[in-house]
Amino acid sequence: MSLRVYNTLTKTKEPFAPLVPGKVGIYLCGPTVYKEAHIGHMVGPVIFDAVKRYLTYCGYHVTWVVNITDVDDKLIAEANRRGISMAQVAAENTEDYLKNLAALGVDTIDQMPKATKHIDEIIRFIEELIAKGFAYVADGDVFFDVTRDREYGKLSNRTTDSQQGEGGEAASRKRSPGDFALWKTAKHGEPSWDSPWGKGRPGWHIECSAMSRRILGETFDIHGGGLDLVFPHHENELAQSECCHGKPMVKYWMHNGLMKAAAAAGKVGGRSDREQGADASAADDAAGKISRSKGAGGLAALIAKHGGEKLRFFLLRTHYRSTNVFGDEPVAEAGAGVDTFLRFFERYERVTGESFYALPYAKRREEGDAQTNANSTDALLADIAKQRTAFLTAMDDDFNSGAAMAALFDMVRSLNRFVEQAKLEEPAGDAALRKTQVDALRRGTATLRELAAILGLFRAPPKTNAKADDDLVGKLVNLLIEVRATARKNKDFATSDKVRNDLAAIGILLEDRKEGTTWMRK
RNA sequence: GGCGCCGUACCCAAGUGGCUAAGGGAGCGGAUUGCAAAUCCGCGAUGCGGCGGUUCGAAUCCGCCCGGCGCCUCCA
Repeated sequence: MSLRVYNTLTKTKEPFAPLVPGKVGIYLCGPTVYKEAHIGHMVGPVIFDAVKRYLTYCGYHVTWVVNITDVDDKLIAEANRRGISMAQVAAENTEDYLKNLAALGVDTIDQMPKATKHIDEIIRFIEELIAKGFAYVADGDVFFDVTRDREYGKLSNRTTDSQQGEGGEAASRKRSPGDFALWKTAKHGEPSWDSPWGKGRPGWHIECSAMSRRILGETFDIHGGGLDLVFPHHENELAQSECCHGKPMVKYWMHNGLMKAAAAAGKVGGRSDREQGADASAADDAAGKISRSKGAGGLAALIAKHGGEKLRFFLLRTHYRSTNVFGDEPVAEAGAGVDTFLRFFERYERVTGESFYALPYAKRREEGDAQTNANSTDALLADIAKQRTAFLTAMDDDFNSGAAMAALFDMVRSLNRFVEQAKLEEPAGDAALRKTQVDALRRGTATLRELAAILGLFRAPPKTNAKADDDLVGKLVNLLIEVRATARKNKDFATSDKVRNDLAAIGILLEDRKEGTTWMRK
């Protein structure tokens, strides 16, 4: 039982062993903040948030870095279009990005370095590459010379002579088409920084090499990002860093699958677009791909509609490397699963009188191991222990959160079954027996909480389910419940059903139980 | 054209050589309920795109074919 991780570089699952025992450094490529975030930007953060939680649970001390690209051609273009500064564009969209991360429960990032705050390190890095002969200056631009790197292309498995490379007017100054810019000379009016090659700004890839080195070192454990970044971004990062340092940059390259928009899923491929020379953004729309110009807006609306927890659940129910069709219906479908858990948590509170969210639980794997036992004489706890093992086995297999989640569903069923069979929602007969049973329920539920926490799920009560007694809505609903109870007592079911149906129509669901009627918002 | 990925029940989806092919959603029976809702129990792919091959044994490996998608240009 040990962790294995799929490595894009070797295309195999490898046993996980960090460079320094007990410590793990992770660098995830974050967004270029020129427009508001879309769902695709959330995939990596949610997955790596779970990865970090799991590694921490397994006893590692993890440092997780997510960069913010706040200088770039598109940022400049957006600033010009809106007539504001590039810094202003970056600030707005960074705030939006952070807001969305928070909504999805991503709060384990240790550092979020910005490119513009590391210009000195970037320049130093470029100077080193020039000094070592891997880069050349051309008219204020600096390019990386891909022909000097014998291993260039090893991550994405392609050869330098097959590269078309970045186009534009700068292309004429390159020695080879595949060469890429480390430093771009500034045109009039563009944001710029002083450098040995004149005023300019960093190219796209160099910031990650420079910032990861400063924070995590020349070689670090895990580098992540979307599959679309494998080439050219990560290939180029890898080339820069390994040529500069003469050693591996990253031990494990992890790439997550991309999201597709539900409405347009399954249409035109990239190839034909290219041959037809179609406008890039139009082609993206047709392909149903979620990206910058498209997709924006969908995220905020979906968070508002379903809540961050359900979105997070949706992202973690499939394997991180698979592509996913994203849309209102798929999220709602996943959300139905979330409701099953939330209902159990309410049931748990009715039975034990304490909140699920207040339950103490094991924060470390060994701690949890000590608290569970598959050979327990208690049938419930034996089942829970087996399900916990299934969960951890799945996570050990390249963070298979989808398979792990199946164990969570099994657990909640076991727990519900136990409550029914032990009749824990009915008046207690044998007080001593009930105490034993409630204790077993509490221990089993604590294990569920322990595992859910690894995925960052169910850490706090959902806001939409708030129904405080002093809330006006709560008072009114309780009044209606009382009226309805009287009607039911008098067998006036026409009235009682009208109350229930009409409340359901405005989004309030009543459920009759032995101890009384409960309600929840839909 | 180059480099890759995928095709599992009505839908989503795990499983990548060997117990009865996870789990979720929807559906259908049953328990429960005044009726519901929720929950529990049960049912649901003799089959994993198609055809061959390797093997004692394949959804899992190999070949071909069909279909879908990604990257090769900015992209999480």
